[in-house]
Amino acid sequence: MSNIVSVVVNRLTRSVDKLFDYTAPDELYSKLKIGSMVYVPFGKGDNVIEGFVVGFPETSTVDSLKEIVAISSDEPLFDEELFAVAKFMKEKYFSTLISAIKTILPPGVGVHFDKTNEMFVKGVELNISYDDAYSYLELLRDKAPMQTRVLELMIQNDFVSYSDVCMITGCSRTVIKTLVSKSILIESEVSVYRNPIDYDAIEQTYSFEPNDEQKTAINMISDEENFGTFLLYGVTGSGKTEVFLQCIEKKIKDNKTAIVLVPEISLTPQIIERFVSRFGKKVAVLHSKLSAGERSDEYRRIKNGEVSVVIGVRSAIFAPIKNLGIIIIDEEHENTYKSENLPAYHAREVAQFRAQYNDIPLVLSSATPDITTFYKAQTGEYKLISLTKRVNQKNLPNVELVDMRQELINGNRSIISDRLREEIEKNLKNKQQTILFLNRRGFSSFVSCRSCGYTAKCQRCNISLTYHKSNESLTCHYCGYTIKNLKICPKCLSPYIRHFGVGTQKVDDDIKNSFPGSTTAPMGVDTTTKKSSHSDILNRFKEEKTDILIGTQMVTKGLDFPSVTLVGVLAADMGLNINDYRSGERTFDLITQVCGRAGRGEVAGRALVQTYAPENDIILHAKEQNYIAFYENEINLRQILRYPPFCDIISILFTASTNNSVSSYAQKVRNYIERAFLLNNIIDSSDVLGPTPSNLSRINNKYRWRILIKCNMNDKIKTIINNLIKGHNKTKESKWITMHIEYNPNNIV
DNA sequence: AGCACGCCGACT
DNA sequence: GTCGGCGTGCTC
Repeated sequence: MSNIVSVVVNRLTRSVDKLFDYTAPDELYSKLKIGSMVYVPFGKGDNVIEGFVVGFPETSTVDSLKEIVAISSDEPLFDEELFAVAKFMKEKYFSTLISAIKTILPPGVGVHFDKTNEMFVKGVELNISYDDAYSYLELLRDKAPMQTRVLELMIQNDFVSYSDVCMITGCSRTVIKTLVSKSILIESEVSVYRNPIDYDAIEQTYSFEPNDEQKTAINMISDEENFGTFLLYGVTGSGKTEVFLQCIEKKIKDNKTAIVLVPEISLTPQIIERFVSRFGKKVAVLHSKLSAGERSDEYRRIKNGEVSVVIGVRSAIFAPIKNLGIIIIDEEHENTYKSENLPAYHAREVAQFRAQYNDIPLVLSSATPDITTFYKAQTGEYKLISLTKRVNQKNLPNVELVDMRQELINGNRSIISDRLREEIEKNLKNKQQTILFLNRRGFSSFVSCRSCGYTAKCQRCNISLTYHKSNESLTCHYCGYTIKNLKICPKCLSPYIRHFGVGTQKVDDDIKNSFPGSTTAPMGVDTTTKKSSHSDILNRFKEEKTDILIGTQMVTKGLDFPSVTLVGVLAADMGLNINDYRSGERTFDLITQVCGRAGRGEVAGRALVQTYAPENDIILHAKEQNYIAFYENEINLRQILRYPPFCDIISILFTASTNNSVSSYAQKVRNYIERAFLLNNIIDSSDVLGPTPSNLSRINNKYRWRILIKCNMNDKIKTIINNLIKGHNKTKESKWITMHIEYNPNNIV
């Protein structure tokens, strides 16, 4: 046998997630490389579909091989390194090989022409008039009961997705296909998601001469004998960017290249400016706002070797750059580095793989590192480099805590404390601007006592219980523990125990009532549905046409308005009560970030942090901006409660249109996992929790149930999970119940 | 995703 | 016997 080629076909179903062997005529064979896109006959009808060459085996287990029809272009779309990255992601994140390959490919190239900001769901619509539909109904009745049911459904709905049709009527795809082939129905797709937020803000940096600390950092990172992962831990303004620049400069001198990841391009325009001003045309920028043409230009420059530094967001980690010498991840704790789509990769983990593959340093950088990252730096797995000196002499804003329990005692039941009201008034008088930050995520549905600050928590998981209106109960979303809703605080017996729910609009009303002359800009989900209105609001605020900006998460990062001298954090501890083991980490970051918005101009800034738990360690450490103290506290909790970095978490999410079927199916899966763990002797070192309704138990009328596994990931567990996926795809239920598996998810949702 | 194979019940 | 309806399983 000769000229055998292994091909991954471009079909997203799990059932073709394997390699297919083909032959190639000599002339074509000589052109093929790993990463070549080819066209191959596939299936009974020999339909020609796309595929990617991934290997050249000597022999094949299949005797009658079909022949490759054509090659798409002589240039392969990925090299062996990026193919290794794809295989790594398939393994680690339980995706198919083809979707891992599509992830490493630049969008807009080859097969990958999905519109980046939109997701589509496939389904069917009626293709005939209602009168015709009713006459078909008579025609099909008794003869074809399934088709009748589908048609009845379609008469009542404009659009129904494939899985929903199967779910509701209990038919298989064939029935729908038959109706489509009779032209009674027509296939269509609807957009279900639009990427909502654009940031339009600038954070300033200042140039300076490298100090001793920076020099040490540069030398350590550049030491050839010293590759591995570094954590560059430095306070804001300690000059981390200059360290990056000089490390890269050294690499470029050695003819090496660099990848720099930033959390979101629009938040960090001046970083890009600094890179461009230092390295000129050798810099390529990759982010989602590029047009298809711009992006393909950048990729061509990278592939041609015209570029020494690629700077970009998460997906820039797949830049096809040769001779990599260093990878840098700025603000490494940011959650934008974790992909939402399959494979749900974390750019840090992929970067680590590429760094190891090339034997080069990976530099993680942050003022508030991810707890797991800092832990690894403490244990020596990463090398810790600290930058302690602030290069610019700006002082951090003065942070003051306001005890909201005291406000209640004083008879103030509104969301804004008297102290904050006072300061707002002062600012209005002095014509200075104010930002009010509403921790919206925290204002959901947990239960807390307004007298003593008690919050209902699950005893086993130390996670807040979530209030469920439907059955007046409180539930832990990790283990399913449920109690009846509390009417009286079990700690202080006060009746002022209640759940919360406040939006930016309500705060806005309150401010307008209290300060009739003031101009406010509420920035909520409702007010910023149109893309433009968001940056409109920010622009008006920047031009000082509004006094007070009221917003949620979107006002925390990057905004740099010199006239803002006051930041008010409404209910800082609310984020603590989200039932996610990382809520402490998030709250700390958030308060640190939002307080940093004040006093960026000449006048010193101040921040008022309202809280029901002023004695809470996280709040106190955030007030002092003391990351180390916060870390020490948090890592202890993680160890006691066994959360990352002391274990891995696998989340298995089930989604379907009816509640009953999902929960019982999830229970079956749980039983399967437990049995498999038992057989493999891993039941003792693991914890299988659930199934429970997920935090967002119903989205788009889909019910969501979840199983969480705490374990130490190993090959045995990987095999069990992969078998579970295979098994699931063989079940009837898989047609309407989707099973989504995520390794160390960002949010437990 | 597409296609064919095979089973089943209804009708000739 | 035959045909349409429907589920299932395979694709080098």
